[in-house]
Amino acid sequence: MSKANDATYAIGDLADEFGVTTRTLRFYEEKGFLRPERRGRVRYFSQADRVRLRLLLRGKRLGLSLEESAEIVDLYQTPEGSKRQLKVLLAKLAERREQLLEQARDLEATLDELGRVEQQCGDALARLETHSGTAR
Amino acid sequence: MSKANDATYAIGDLADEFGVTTRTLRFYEEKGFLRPERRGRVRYFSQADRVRLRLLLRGKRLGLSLEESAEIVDLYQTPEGSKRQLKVLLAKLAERREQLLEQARDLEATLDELGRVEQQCGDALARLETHSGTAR
DNA sequence: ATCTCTATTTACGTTAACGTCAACGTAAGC
DNA sequence: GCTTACGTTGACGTTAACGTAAATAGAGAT
Repeated sequence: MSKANDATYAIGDLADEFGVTTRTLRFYEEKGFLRPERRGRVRYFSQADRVRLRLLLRGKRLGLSLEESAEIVDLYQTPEGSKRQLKVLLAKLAERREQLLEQARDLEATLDELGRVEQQCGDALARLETHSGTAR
Repeated sequence: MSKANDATYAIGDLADEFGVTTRTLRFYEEKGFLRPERRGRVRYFSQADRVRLRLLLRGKRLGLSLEESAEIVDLYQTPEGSKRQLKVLLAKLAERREQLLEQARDLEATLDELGRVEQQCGDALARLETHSGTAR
């Protein structure tokens, strides 16, 4: 048996998997958002890097900047800190939650309006098809 | 009695109300996202402009680009078009809905993880406070 | 040995969404 | 008539998040 779960990923493979370019991954490393291992000059991405990347991209899809995404991801690594640290962390978490909840409200409102327009639109279409026969 | 509801807004007032700068509003006009009335060179924003702005900013909070936000807002103005137009519009609406629903899933996932971390964090804090007494 | 892939670094280019002057007009209040 | 407040049009500056091109290196296949 081999040494369990220490698979690494080449930069190209990871890029393909997540639908980003290699430039993106290098950029993320340059900015410190990812820290792939280096053998020589070549990068090797671990499972942890892969998870981090997934979370970063999820943050991006929510409209966060990379820095904000990274901050959230870092929150996940509770460093088992002191009492004060824990309280700071909890505060940050609450803040993030508030922000995300507001976003959820915005999202719901937008979906509502889309639904309304969709409804009107469907009605109008139905009227047209009823009145003027079944034009193809 | 006066002529009902034709109130307009000065650029500064509108900026203050929405927490943006006047530069932003001028930029939005320059890009065609807003079309305030002009008396001389001075801009006067109508209620419609105000609503549009609100929707644009909501789109931004969802992480959309201004162009995307504007596109969505434009969808709201169903132009009572032809059968073909209506179908195109319905398709676009469905597409937007899909995108927003994916975002909702991302949001939920993120909130879940935040919750989990919050939980752990709270537990850790509780343990600390139980074991080492009630340090201020 | 040469070709082909994938990788690397360096560095300049690009787009969106404004910020930040500068220089000026205008209406209100004193 | 002067100040103060708010408006205007350029026009250049800035930041984030990569794109793109050039020159180079190592590893495998033929």
